[in-house]
Amino acid sequence: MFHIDQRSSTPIYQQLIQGVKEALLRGGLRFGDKMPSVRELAGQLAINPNTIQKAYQELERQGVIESLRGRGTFVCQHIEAHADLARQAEVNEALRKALIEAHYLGLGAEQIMAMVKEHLHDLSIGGE
Amino acid sequence: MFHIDQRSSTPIYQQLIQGVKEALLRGGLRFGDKMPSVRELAGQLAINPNTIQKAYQELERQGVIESLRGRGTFVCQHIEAHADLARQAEVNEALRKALIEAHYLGLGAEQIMAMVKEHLHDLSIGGE
DNA sequence: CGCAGTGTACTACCTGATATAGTACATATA
DNA sequence: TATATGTACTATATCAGGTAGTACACTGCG
Repeated sequence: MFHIDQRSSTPIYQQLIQGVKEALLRGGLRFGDKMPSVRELAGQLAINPNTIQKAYQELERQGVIESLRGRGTFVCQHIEAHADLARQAEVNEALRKALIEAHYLGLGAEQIMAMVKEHLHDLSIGGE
Repeated sequence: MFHIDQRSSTPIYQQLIQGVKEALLRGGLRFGDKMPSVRELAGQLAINPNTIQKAYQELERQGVIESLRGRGTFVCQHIEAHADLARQAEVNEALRKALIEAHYLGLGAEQIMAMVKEHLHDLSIGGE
């Protein structure tokens, strides 16, 4: 269901978080869908259940999914944008860093804007 | 000279790399400038010299600065864009992640584009 | 030449995050 | 009750980041 690179330096639980978010944007997951259980996904991906749980907990903290003991884990019906100031600053900083790196790769403003547009389209991110 | 947050989870040497690149874009550092010596900067920032050296080595690997044994470390005269494919992929992925996070903060495409433009202007990144 | 300042290299060690392993408990559903 | 689920907890191993200390090589200058 998700692609995990064991050799990657980025933690598995973060790869999983990223994968869920991308799947949601791309349509592979829809609002209300039931997620695989912690143990099931752990079996599929050959990963320790604790690692799955960690990813699920973080996704729940961010309001993307919802866990119900005894029932399962589900994608939230309405993903509300929670205006977390600290998180906003983080994202802003990450964006800034990416743009600086893009510049040091020799890309100009126009090329960078084109890349951004392409990503937004690819992720089906439209107007508000 | 640079602002380091000891409590940040991002490694000190990466903060330093980021700081040098930003200083260069903003004009705080100019091509040919002499960087503080490893020991001097370590003293100023109350950081181990090895950490400074690690940052300098990475900056040299990226072609931003140049170290001359016995003389010092200098900002390169001409920062050449080296088309490192692996690095390109990294930057592309970092940009993608940042955009996904921005979307989950509730930002629409227009707002994101506005943020990008603001950053590019703030960093004086123009056309090629 | 001798000396100070510089970059560089290396080993050893500590800490925290990551991931795994195992166990146990709570709750919902059939 | 039985099963599947989420949840919690301890213990362990590994690795990256950072620190500490030492040593060596080179440059520039008196």
